[in-house]
Amino acid sequence: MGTTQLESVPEPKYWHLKTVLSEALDQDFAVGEVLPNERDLAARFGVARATLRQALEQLELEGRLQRRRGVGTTVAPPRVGVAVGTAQHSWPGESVDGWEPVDAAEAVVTPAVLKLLGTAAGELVVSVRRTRVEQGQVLAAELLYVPASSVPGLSAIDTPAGPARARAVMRELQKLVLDGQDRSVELGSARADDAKELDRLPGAPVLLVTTRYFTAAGTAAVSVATYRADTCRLTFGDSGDVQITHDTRVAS
Amino acid sequence: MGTTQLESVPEPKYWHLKTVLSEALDQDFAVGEVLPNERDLAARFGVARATLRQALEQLELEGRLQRRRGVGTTVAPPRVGVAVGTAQHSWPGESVDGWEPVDAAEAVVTPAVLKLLGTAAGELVVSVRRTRVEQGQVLAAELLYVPASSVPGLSAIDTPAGPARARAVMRELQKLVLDGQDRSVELGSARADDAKELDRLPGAPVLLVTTRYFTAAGTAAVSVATYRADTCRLTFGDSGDVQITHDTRVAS
DNA sequence: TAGTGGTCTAGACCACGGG
DNA sequence: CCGTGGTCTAGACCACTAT
Repeated sequence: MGTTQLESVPEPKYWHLKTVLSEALDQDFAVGEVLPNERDLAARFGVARATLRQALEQLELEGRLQRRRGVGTTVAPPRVGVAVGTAQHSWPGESVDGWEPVDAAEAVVTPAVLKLLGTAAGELVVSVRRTRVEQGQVLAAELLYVPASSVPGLSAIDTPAGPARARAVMRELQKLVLDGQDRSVELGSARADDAKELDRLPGAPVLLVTTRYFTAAGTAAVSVATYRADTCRLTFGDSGDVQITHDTRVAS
Repeated sequence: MGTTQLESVPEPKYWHLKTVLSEALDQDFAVGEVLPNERDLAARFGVARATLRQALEQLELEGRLQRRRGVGTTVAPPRVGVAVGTAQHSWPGESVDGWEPVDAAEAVVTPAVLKLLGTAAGELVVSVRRTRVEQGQVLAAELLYVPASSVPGLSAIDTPAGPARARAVMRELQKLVLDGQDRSVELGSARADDAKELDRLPGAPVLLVTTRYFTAAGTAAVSVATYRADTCRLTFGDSGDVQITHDTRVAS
């Protein structure tokens, strides 16, 4: 009964390593500074490289580090607060909101998107690609699905492919009367095409923001936005500029 | 010029593996079904166990799989839609919203939380622990920080520790007039204590929802809720029951 | 070309859950 | 107890970036 709990719950090495590194980052490193390479770090801590990498992966997931093949590991700046639910009930792209149209084309629609749209399979759906750029960095890539049934003027658009066509589709969409919208956020991993636009490797963790736009006639459009989970903090509500250094929670 | 791009971009094995497994899950497995163990699967696909695990980790991140030590890997049900931004401008716990008070105690506050609260260091702050339970499963763990300066009756509470004390603090809080609120969502990894409540391993991916509650006097409380990223899809807005099978995006 | 992170292997042992 | 997933090792080679 008198035994104190010594090592009864042995902490995994990578977990302890993560804590140590985290404190080191707070104290001895500035934002943008490059860390020693993985082989050196592993040797310094007396662990295998794979174990060290497990710790680095966690720190990257938490937005503390940024790793780039061929370059190195650097200390990441605090996450950017990105307003997602700003003006209530507005079509996307109505004001200067950081989104840049890229292109528009006939969409290949998955059953899941079809269900969200509430349209029949085989019907024409146009997809608009947009990216959200801030301070020269791409934060998010979006695919906006617009069924021809909800926007009359859609099939008349003959603008050549590119940003101009995307803008033309957006203009048609904005002619409708927006009744409401619906949003959901979940964790995902970047598909190859999104990863490329976000300057990340495929499989990188992303935040998927799915928005449904409603008119009186039903669901007029669905948007699936892919945000870089490492660099973005999505903000909702009126005042959108919370400043968080790293993590509001206590360190382990 | 006439060369077709054959293998010019060799896909990583684990990525291809993930795709194959993903399709197999759709076609040959039912929700809740257990997969063969990792050693068998690795042998079947002719890869090392570590490589197979990399694929499984991705699928777990996307909410397709659930792995439990000592038990096995099972096919996960679709993510639960969890309403986060339902009734506008309401104190937490005012109606039956799935949150269960656990305990309340004097809080150890990080600088980051202090900054959010806008209070001085050293001041008394009470934290309330709550969990969000749905269908017998804990979806989220929350820490609600309430500075004594914003709630007068706080220091008079002498209820013994436990859910009762938590409820007492909540009642005091709800006496204030709520002016507005503020929310942000970001990716994090589960701390040891949260992980335990969520029935996950430390480091598991979670969605951190930070909410600030405002009164005329300023920030009256701050809540940090930790949602299981593998099982939850956070929904905002009025109608909160979107049904998504797995992923709205096209398969690679 | 040199140095970085990314992928992959073939082992080993540990912690946990259920019979 | 056995079988599961979780951790860890010590290598190897590849893909990318900068110089």
